Formats: sequence, structure tokens, C-alpha cells
Amino acid sequence: MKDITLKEIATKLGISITTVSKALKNYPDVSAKTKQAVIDLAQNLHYTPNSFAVNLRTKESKTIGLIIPEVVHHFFSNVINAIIDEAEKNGYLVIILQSNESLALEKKQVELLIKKRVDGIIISLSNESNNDDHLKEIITRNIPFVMFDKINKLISCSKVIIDDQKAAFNAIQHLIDNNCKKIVHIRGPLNPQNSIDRYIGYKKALEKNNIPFDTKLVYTCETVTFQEGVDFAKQIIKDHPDVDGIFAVTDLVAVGVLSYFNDNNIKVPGQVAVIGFSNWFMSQVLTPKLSTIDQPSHEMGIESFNLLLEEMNCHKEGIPFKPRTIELETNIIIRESSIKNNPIN
Amino acid sequence: MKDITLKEIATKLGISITTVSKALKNYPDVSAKTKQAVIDLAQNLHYTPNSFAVNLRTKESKTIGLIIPEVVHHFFSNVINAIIDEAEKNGYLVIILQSNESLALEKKQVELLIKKRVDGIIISLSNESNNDDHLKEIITRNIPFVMFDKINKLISCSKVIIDDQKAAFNAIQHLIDNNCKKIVHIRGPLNPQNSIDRYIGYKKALEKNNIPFDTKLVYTCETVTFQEGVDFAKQIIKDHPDVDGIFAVTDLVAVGVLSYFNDNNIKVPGQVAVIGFSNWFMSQVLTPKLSTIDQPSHEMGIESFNLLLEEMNCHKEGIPFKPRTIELETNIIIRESSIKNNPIN
DNA sequence: TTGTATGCGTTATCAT
DNA sequence: ATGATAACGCATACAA
Repeated sequence: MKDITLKEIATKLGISITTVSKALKNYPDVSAKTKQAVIDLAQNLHYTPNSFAVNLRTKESKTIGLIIPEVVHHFFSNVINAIIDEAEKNGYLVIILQSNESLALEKKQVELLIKKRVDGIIISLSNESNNDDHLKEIITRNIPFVMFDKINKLISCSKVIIDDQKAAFNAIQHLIDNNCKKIVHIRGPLNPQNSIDRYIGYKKALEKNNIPFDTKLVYTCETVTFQEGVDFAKQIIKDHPDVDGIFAVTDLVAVGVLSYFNDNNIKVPGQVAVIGFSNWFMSQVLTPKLSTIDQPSHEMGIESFNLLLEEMNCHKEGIPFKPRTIELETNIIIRESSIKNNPIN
Repeated sequence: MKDITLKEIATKLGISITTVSKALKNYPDVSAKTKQAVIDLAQNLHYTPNSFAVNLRTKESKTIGLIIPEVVHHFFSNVINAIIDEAEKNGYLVIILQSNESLALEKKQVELLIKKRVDGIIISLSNESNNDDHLKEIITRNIPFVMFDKINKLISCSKVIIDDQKAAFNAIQHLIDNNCKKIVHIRGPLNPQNSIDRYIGYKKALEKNNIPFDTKLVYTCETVTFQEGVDFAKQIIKDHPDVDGIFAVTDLVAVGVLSYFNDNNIKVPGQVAVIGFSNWFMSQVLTPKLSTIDQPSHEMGIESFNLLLEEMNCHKEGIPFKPRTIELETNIIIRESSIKNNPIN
């Protein structure tokens, strides 16, 4: 099946390429019957504009790039879902790339997208990301750019975030309200802003309740995996047999903790209350059901794309765009794993 | 930051565009020093070929399209992960689109990818997909095309699948070996080949063991969701109080069943043994841990891309390509939910 | 209302 | 070894 071009249609109709082009784009300066003839023939021949040529002419690809740490992740896959759909509604396609939590890969992916000349880039940083060069490059090249969730405060671009400090504070306050006296925090890696903020929220809540902060009660994830949760659970019980509350940086790790405790007959919440972060789907089907913080992943995706879209539109029109930061609300979801005064325990 | 073109480099060096182009592509007929001068300047200026122009000239975009029912799905996100990485290794980027299990959307997504002129398409069909036109269109246009997991037998293209019949047969045989006499099958929707095959496997296993097949013991999913599992569990217990085994078409549904049983004090596996399909991550952290069939999602992604790559290469060279079907092995994963003679029950 | 001419940036053919 | 020229398919300023 040969590709149909404007030229073919023009030749077949005995008119110029220009007129065909104008007719198809519904320009006002084409006579009604010419327009109709062109449209009819184009339809007959299943004409499709050659997007490569259109890209070259218009200098836009109607494609955006999305870089996330990994697809197989409840939170990120939800964001992806939202971004893809929202982009499509607005005529954009999405190229997805993973950094696998590696800075080197993240840099490579940024480079690939720049070379690809996507119209805009949305990114959630990897845990290793402590170097700005590749991000600055995006700014320098004047490519519309949005960061979400795992952001870099120092880069001037639009951002979509939550108040991690406040959310973590609420989680800890909830544990304290449920009679937890010795609360361990399994924190995220040292670099990411959100794991820093959750850690600060933990400290602030202790302080507010006059509970002395103890660095020995803080464990730091490297891989942020289920297995790490299992391993930390074991270690924590060994180090602090009297621990009565655990706040994990994310549900996946909390699930590891729960799994170890279940397998070793340590009662949750009876002996130790547990709360996670992010509200992964599985949290609601575990035994006991895991308390957590709900993060509006879908909304985050939608807002991220729309911020990018706004910037892409300004970019096209040559209008200056002022980056904005959108902060979305979180909700604490109290289930079974954190309620000490629950009669069933 | 202005875009650097071949022309700029040529002008700055006082040579022709042609020579610059050749030098950068390491053609043999350029003098060593000219070549070096060009390469140096290009590097200095951060020259990047304009991919739009390259696409137009070469008629390929080094981009493939991937259509799946939904991203937020343990199996599919694993396949996506593999395809993205494998594609990148081979110099391809991936545009991802979701059909949301809707035939209409699936058709639209295929159309979008064709218009985008991707170099190839990988698809896993939606549950509604019973119409071939859009798939035939891909074949007609001679676009390299691979289907995986949820395929259409009637379309002649490369496929990557598992033996759903055999896997389901094994699951049922396992239940029977564990003293299940009255086994319910919660099957998938009527269209998809894999839900048909799992259903056939169920029937064959019963037959082999001289257990009469009873249509009343078959429940058919529409949405294939957690909630549907919950609802069916309730209905099943009401319809058949003496049910002692359940085989669900996929883990998500099995988890719904488990959740209902847990909440209503119906013992698994004591009263009812349960087995799922696909080995979702959460299955191993539930109480009781869910038995299931492991599907090689990662391998499936890799094989799918490589089949596509092979076809794309043939396509480029003008060599005819003969579609192949790759069948991957599955494993039955026996955990707690299906072992009736387990001493702890 | 229609058409001519030009350029987007690259690649490839064919002279020189 | 180097370069002039055309072509990929489309969009648009400008001329007729």
C-alpha cells in the first residue's frame, strides 16, 4: 500500500499542491467545491499527512517524554496512566523511559529525549539524582519541563508535589495518639527531597509530643524494596525489642515489615503498630490491613501534564511562561495495622 | 540556545554541507583532517542531528508503539518494563497507549500509531476485541507487528504466548490432588483467547479426573477486578455452600475472593482452596499466601521486542519476513492457599 | 480563488 | 577528496 501525498491528490485533481494543502486545513480562501473535491478524494485514498514532514515544518512532534524511576511501581504506574490519557486528550503521545533509580541512566534518558526533540519533558527523579547538569540542560534548551513527586528544589521549573513533611507528621501523630512510645522510622535514601521531608516530618512530630529523637531509631533504605522491609524488620526487633511503632517511607517497605512480623508471630498492631506511605493497592488486602498515606497519583499525573501543556503552548506562541508549583492534598488512611486500642487486638 | 545544523558547521568551516554530513557519518571519502575538524567543531557546538529531518529522509522514526489494556496491572507493567529496556538497548523509543479494555479505544490507538508512522507495533488485545479490521490494517500497511499474551489467532503475525490450557489444567489438577471435589472456575470474559483456553484447561482437567463438568460452577468476569472477585466469592458461597476449590482467571480476582473469605471467616484453604493465575507480586504477601501460575512477563516483553526488531530489520532491507510464534513456559507456584493437607490447617 | 517559490535539515547521487 | 543538486512531504509568504 503506497503512501498518498498531497502531490498525488493535486495531480489527480489537476490542481496545485498548495490548494490541496489549504483545502485540507480548511483555509478560508479555497472555493467550496474545490475544497469538497479535495476532501472527498483524500478520504477515498485514505490520505494521512506524513508526520515526519509535518514535524520538520512545524518544528514540533506532538510527543512528550516521561522519565520515571520504574514502571513496575504502584504509584508511578498510576501517574503514567493519567499522563498518557491526559496527553492523548490533548493530541500528544508519550514516550516513557525509566531511570531505574540510577543517575547515569537518568542523564542518558534526558539526552535521548532531547535528541528526539520531544515537545516537553516530565520527570520524577531517581534516588541517586544529586547532580543537576542534565536538568539544567533541559532549561537551557528552553524545553518545557515539569517535575513531579521526586523533585529538585534548586531547578526552576514547574512542579507537582505533596506536603511530605505534613503527611509524615500526621502519620507519626496518629501512631502517638495510638499509644506508641518508641517509634522507628524506616526512611528513604539520603538524596531524594521527599524522603528528607518525610524524615523531617517524623522528627517534628516527635518534638511536638516531647518524645526525644533518637538516631538509633532511624533506618535508611538503599533499595526501597520489599526485601529491605523484611530485613529491617528483623534488625529492628533485634536492636529494639520494645519498639511499638514503625513508620516506613513507602508501603512496599511496610509490606516487607508486615510480612516478616506475620511470619514470625509478632503481632501487628498489638506489639508493633505499622504505617506506610503511598497507599499501594495491596495495602488494603493484607492481614492486617495496612494504614498509610494516600497520595493522589492520578491527579498528580493530570496536573503535571496540564502544567506542561500550558508551558508548551506558551513556548509555541513565544510567550514567556512562569513556572508554577502545585501542591496536592494527601489523606491519612487508617486501617488495622496502626490501631492499638482496637478491641480485636 | 539556537539549534546547530550541518549548514552552520559547513559555513563556519568554509566547506560544503555534504562534506560535513559525510564526515560526521564517517564516510571513507573524506580526508582525515577535514573529518577531524568537522567532528571537533560539531562537538564544540553540541551539534545534534535534527531527528525530524532524519526521519523524513530515512523514513523511519526509531520509535515503536505499544498498546496494552492498562498500565496499572502487575503483568503488563512488567512487560512494559522489559520492552522499554530492550528497545532502548537497540536504539528504539517506545510510545505507550492503553486500550482500557475497549475495542473502540484500541482501534483509535492503532490509528494514532499508524499516523505517527512508528516503525513497528506491539499489542496485547483488549477483552472487547472481537473485530479484526484495525489489526488487518496494520498488516495491510506492512507495518511490523507482534501480538503477545492476549492474541487473535486469526491474524497472521508474530506472537508471544504461553500455553494457557496446559497451565490451567495443571492448576486444576493440583486442586484435585489436594482433595478438592467441587471446584468453581471464575473465568475471564468470553472473547479473549487466553480466558477461553484457561476455561478449556479447567474442563479438560475435570474430565481427566472423571469429575462431571457443571456449568453452574462457572462464573464469568466482566471487569476482571478485585471487586468482582469479592462479589463472586459472596455469590459462590451462597450458590454452593459446599464448594471446596476455586480457580480464578487471574490473581487480582483471586485476591478479591481471598479478601471476602478472610473478612467473613471462611477458611482458606481449610474450607475452600484457592488458586489464581499470573503470580502478581501481592500474592506472596497475602494471608494465606496465594498459589498461582507464574507467567514469564519479563521474558515475554523481551521476546516480543526481538521478534519485532527482526521484522523491522527485514522490512528495512526489503527482505520478506515469516511470522513466528514463541511459546514460553509457565510454572505453578504452590503456596498456602491451596494445600488442604497442610498440617497448619 | 489559485498557484509559484522557498525552506525546514538531512541524505544520496553524481559530477568535478 | 569535495561539492552542487535534488529529493523527502508539507506549509506558508507572496504573487497572480
